[in-house]
Amino acid sequence: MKEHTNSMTNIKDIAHACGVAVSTVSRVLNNHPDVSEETRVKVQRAVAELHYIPNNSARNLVKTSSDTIALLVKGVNNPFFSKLIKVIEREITKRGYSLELHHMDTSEDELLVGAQMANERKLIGILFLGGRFNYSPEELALINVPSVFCTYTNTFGNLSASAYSSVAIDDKQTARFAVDTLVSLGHRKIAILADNEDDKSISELRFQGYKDALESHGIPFDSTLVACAGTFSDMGAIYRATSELIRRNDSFTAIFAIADLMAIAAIKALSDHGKRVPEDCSVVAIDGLELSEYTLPTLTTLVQPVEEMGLACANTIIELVESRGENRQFTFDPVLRSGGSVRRISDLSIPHQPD
Amino acid sequence: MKEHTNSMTNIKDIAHACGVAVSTVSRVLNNHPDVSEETRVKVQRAVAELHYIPNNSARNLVKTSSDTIALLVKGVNNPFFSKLIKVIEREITKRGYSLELHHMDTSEDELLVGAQMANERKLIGILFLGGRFNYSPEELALINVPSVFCTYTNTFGNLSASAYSSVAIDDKQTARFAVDTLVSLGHRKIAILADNEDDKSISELRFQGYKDALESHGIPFDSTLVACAGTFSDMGAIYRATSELIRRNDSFTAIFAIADLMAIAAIKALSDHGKRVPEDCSVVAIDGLELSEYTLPTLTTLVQPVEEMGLACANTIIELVESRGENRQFTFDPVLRSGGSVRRISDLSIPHQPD
DNA sequence: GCAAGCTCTGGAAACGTTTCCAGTATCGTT
DNA sequence: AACGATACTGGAAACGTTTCCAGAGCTTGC
Repeated sequence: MKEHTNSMTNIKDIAHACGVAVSTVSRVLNNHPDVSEETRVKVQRAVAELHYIPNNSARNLVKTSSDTIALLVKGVNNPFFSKLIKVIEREITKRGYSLELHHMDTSEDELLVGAQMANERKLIGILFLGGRFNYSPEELALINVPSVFCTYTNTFGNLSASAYSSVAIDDKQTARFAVDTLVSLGHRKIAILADNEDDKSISELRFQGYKDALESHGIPFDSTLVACAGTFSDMGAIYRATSELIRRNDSFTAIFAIADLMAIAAIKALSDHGKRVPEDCSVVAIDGLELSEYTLPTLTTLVQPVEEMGLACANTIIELVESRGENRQFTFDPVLRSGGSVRRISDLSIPHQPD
Repeated sequence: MKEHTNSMTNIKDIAHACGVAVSTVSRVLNNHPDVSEETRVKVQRAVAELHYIPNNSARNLVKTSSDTIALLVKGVNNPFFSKLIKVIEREITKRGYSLELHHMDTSEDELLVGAQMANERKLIGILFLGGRFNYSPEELALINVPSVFCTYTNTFGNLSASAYSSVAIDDKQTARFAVDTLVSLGHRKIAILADNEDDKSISELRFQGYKDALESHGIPFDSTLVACAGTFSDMGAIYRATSELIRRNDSFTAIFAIADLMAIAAIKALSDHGKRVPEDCSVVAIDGLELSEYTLPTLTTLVQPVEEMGLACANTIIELVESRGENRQFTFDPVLRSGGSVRRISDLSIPHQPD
């Protein structure tokens, strides 16, 4: 609004002020070795005095690249993602890069959006957050900058490990563990609350883990105990899916919700149908939001190590961008946080005493 | 990773392919009028066939500006902000600009960070989200690009309305309304759960509204009923602040929490101290998160029109950036959403003691 | 004493655009 | 027939960097 017209000091001004060539100033700015100590301090002083700030556009133009890493977030409105984004953003910025954030609808193809952005040459790397995971080599080839897939499974179909980078928990194993926990408390009629049964996403893997767990305990899979909300984030839809499940078959004594937010909406639905948690129904989830420690009841949930995952994302993309290191897959193990939403089945037989 | 070396098609290639000058191609790309229909289609076809994508760095260099608007978010981990960010981001992107997101600690000075970014000339505008609001004209002058302050109060001390743009609810009035609601239900011993009593932020305004409401109803202000958590987002700290309040003075029959997340943590603390909501204590908050419709009990809260607010933010900054329109202050009115967290005082099991 | 090798420096090209300026052709008007 | 206006086009400068290349001045080794 003020000195907007007045052009800023540039590298030429510095050169002129010091009586050296622009190339020398450039060398000082980029910490090139071939410059005498004397000129170095002289230039540095001038830079400070004249409040010189490099023009990134010019720099990017000649270097034919920018310093911007994009974070493409797909269709999830989840506090877990918010936290993860924050961690990633902090780290990326700290390391001297810029982060550009883009949210996408589920309808958009994240790879196409990424390819488009990469082609505009405004990007040096892409972090994908959320979405599917069954990319073909051809699709992956669309992206001509380094990329990392975050909170995706680390099993990309039959792609070789050198073909992509990922940061994730072992979704299937984690789901198994959640169900195991319920079984070990005596539950056998366990419903699942998922996003979508067959959408090649996190949801499918967790669903698979649920089925595996049941099988390993000799519990027959019952499709009437499956509730699909078709979303991770729309609590209304999750609530309705749970209500429907209850109407359809309320014989279950426990629900495995594939996300904390789902569990919260489910508990509300149960409550509205006269089922108390954990007295009438246990609930276990995956995520480990801070929020879930403060709901009534508190959630028993598998905590994703969001801080470590964010760091892994940031470090990996930066390594790839700087052409150090190869593609890598990180797998993290969530840890169980016990809350008030589960109870041993034997306690269920004891009728609830009203206080 | 693949055609990375192979240089991309540029404007010169297009010019050569069409047998025209680069300036002509540029004119076509920028929709300048002075170009014949014949050449226009010829160039456009070549652009499509050769998959030409403009180099933004070069463009920004000559135009001495970028297409990037920054969103500086300060120290809040709130689903309300997440939603707002998403709305803003969608709109900014839709209008052809890029959004660069930065989270800051409460310790950082948002204006200094903004000024630094603006000076790097990577920015054409800044949206500030969260933080204080008592900026001096001198501080505001540090920012030499258009800016909008979001979810801040729209009363910037004694700055004239032409000096800044803002998008906010009327915090004081909203707090008043929340407290009025409780009073109208018969409550007189009303505690407040705030961020900080005197930090020149939203918190202070809502605190002021609380005091005003009490006064207008002839209820004496009781400082022992004030709980300050020192944060909007750290639920642990909010929980502890509430616990402390209960230990200090548990005579209150209602709590006004200045944010939904605070109310949720408070309800947990109340519950852990044997106080049921709403039977023993009513709770009302400000925010209107979707989440709050699914907690137990559901929250009675004043819903901020997040969609409209996000649009106002995006529209205003774009108008300012495009040098259309003057600084403006938007004030939105939250609407009450009734939940299960409040109850008329006569319903309370503990009889009300007249003072 | 001279070639060869360092260390440091300056000049200039290059990056891919936009935009100013000048120029040509066509056309209508006088 | 001359002229200006109009419609379009091309050439070239400019934006602010980085980097390549060449060269100047020293030192070193023979």
